[in-house]
Amino acid sequence: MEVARLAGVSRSAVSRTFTPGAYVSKETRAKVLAAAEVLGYQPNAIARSLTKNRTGIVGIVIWQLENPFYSIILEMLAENLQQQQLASLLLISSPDTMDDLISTLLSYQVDGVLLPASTISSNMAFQCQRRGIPVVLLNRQSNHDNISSVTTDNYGGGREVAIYLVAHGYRKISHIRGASNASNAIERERGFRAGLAEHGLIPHSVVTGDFTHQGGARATRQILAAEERPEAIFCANDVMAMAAIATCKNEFGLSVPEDLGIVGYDNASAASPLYRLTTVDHNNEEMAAKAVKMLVERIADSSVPVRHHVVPSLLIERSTTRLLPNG
Amino acid sequence: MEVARLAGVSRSAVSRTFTPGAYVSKETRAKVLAAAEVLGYQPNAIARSLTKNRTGIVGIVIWQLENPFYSIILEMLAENLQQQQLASLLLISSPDTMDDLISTLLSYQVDGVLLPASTISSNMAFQCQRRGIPVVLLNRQSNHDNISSVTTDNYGGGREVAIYLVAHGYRKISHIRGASNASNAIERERGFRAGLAEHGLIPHSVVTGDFTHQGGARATRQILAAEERPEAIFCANDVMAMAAIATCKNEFGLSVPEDLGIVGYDNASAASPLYRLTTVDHNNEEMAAKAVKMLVERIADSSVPVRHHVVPSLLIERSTTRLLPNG
DNA sequence: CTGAAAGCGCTTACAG
DNA sequence: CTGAAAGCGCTTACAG
Repeated sequence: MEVARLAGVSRSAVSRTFTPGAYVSKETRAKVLAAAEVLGYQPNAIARSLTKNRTGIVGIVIWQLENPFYSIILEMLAENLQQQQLASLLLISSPDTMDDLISTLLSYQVDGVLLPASTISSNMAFQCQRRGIPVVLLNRQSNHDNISSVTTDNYGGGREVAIYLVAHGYRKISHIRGASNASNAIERERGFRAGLAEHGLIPHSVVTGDFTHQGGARATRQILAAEERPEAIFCANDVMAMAAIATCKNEFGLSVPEDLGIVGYDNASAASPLYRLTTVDHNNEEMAAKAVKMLVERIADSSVPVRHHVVPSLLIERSTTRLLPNG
Repeated sequence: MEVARLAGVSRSAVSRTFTPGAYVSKETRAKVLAAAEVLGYQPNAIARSLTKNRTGIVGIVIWQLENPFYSIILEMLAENLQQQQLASLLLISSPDTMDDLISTLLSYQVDGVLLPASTISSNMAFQCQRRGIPVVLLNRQSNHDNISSVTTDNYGGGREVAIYLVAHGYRKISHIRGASNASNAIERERGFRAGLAEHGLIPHSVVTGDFTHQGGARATRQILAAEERPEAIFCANDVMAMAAIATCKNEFGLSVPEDLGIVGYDNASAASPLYRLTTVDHNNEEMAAKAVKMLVERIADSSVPVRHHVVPSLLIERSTTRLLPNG
C-alpha cells in the first residue's frame, strides 16, 4: 500500500486513520493524512465492503420517472441516503427486467432496498427479504405482511376528497382509479367510496386509468362519453388529473371548474402552475425521510421489528373545484 | 466457497462458469449451475471488482429532478446503462455537497461518470478526468476542452426559434435566459440573437431566469412590468415557459397565444398537456444513448479520443404561438 | 497505540 | 479443460 509506505507506518495504521473512533496516535494520524494528501489517496470502499461485509449501498428500484411524484421522491430518497453516508444504486424497473434487477441487487450486495411504489415491487421485496436484505416499501403495502412500509393515508385522503366535494355541492362524482393491482389505488378508491357513502351517495362512474397520462386521458373520454356526465371527477393521481383537465378542455370544450370539477392526488403539479389543481398532499419529505430512517435502523440491527408508518394527508384546495350554488 | 464444495470442483471452475467465454466443460458447468441453484448463489460483484479492477458502476451526478427534463434524462441514462450491464450510482448534487460527491465517486471506484447539465459540473468533471475516470457531460460543454460531451444544437435551436417567431409576424420578442454560467443557456441566447439579427432585429428585452419555475415567474413579471410589452417571449426551457404562461394568465390576465406568444425549450411538458407548448425538441433518447455509448467506449479503451457529439434540435409548433395578421 | 497475519470472495496466470 | 496459488485493497482480532 502506497500510503503506508510513504507515511512509514503499517497498513493497519492507515486503515485506523480512516476509521472513525479507532485508536491512532495524533502523530501517526498526521503522517498518514499527509501521505494521503500527497498521493490523493482515498480508502477503497469496494475493498472495505469485502471485509466489513457491508457495502454502504442501498438499492432504489423505481420507474416512471416522468411522473413528477416519483422523480421528486427519488431525489429526496437519494438525498437522505447521502446524508447517512449511504450510496444509492439506481435501478429502473420494468416488468421484463425484474430478474436482472434482483440479481444486480444481490450481486452488488446492497445493504438494503427502497421500493417506491410500483405494481411489481411486491415480489421483489419478498425476494430480497428472503435473503436477509431489509426492504422498505414506499406508498405501497405488501401482501407479505412482514415487509416494512411507509404509506400515506390513502384511505383517509380518498375519503376526505369525497367529503370535500359533497360539501361543495357536487353529487354526481366519477372516479378515475389507479392501477388496479396497486394498494394505494385500491385504498384511495375505498376511502372515496366510504366518504360518499357517509352521505348516502355512490360514485357516478368509476374507470381505471393506470396512473399514466394516457390512461387518464382515455378514462376521461370514457366518462364524458356517457349519457349523463358527472359534475366532478376524482383522479387517483395528479398526472391523470392533468390529463383529465386537458382532455376536458381540448376534446370536449369543457372548462374546469366551471363545467366540471377535478381533484387530483399527490400534489405533484408544482411544475405546472397553470392547473392550480385541487389535490391531496402527503408530505413527500416526511415519507422519504421516514423510509430512509426505517431502512437504516434495520440495516444497523436486523432485529428491529417491521413497521408500517402512515404519513397523514392533507387536501389542498386550489382552482379546479368550486363551491356550487347548492353547496 | 460453498458452491465449489457442493459441486465438487475448484473455485476456479465456478468462477469460469460465470465468466462468459471462459473454458469450462459442459459437465463442470452443469454441476456448478446446479449447485448454484440449490444455494441461491450469485457471484459477488464487489469481490469481482477488486480483482478485475473494474466495478461496472457508473456515477450519475444530477440535481433538480423536479425539472422533467432531468428526470427523464436520468431514467434514460440508467436504462441504457442497465442494458450495457452497468450499474448506476446516483448522486444528487448541490453546491455544498460537491466534495462529498467526488470522494464518494472515487471511493466506490466508479468506472465512469455521467454529468447531466448542472452549473457546477465542470470542476467535478475535471477532478474525475484528472484521476483517469472517463466523464461525459450532457447538455453542457466544459471549459476544459478534453472532456467528452453530448449536447444539443443549442445555438441552432435558439436561432430557429427567432426565425420562426419572426416568420409568424412577431417583432418585439423578449428572452428569458437560463443560468448565466451554463453553456446551454449561453448558446441558446446567442443563437436567438443571431436569428433575430438576420432580420435586422434585436431582443425586446432579456432577463435571466435561472431555469427554475421561480426564476421564470420572476422574469416574466419583470418583462411584463415594462412600459412596452413584448409580443412574444422565448424562454430558455419549458419549466420557465410554463411558469411564464401561468404568470401571464394568473397575474396579468393575459391569454396565450392571443395576447402574447410563448416558446419554450426541451419539449419537457408532455406531462402537462394543457400547455400545448411550442418548444424545441432535442431527442433525449438519442442524447442519453449516445452519452452512454461514448462513456462505454472510453471505459473499454481509454485511448479513444474525447468527442463532442451534437444532437440536432427540432422546433415543435403547438398552441402557444400563432400566425399574426402581419405574419 | 502499533504491526504482522489472516481473511473477505473473487479472478487470473501458471503448470499440468 | 482443471486446480493450486497468489493477489486485489481493505479490516480486524491478536500479540506486543
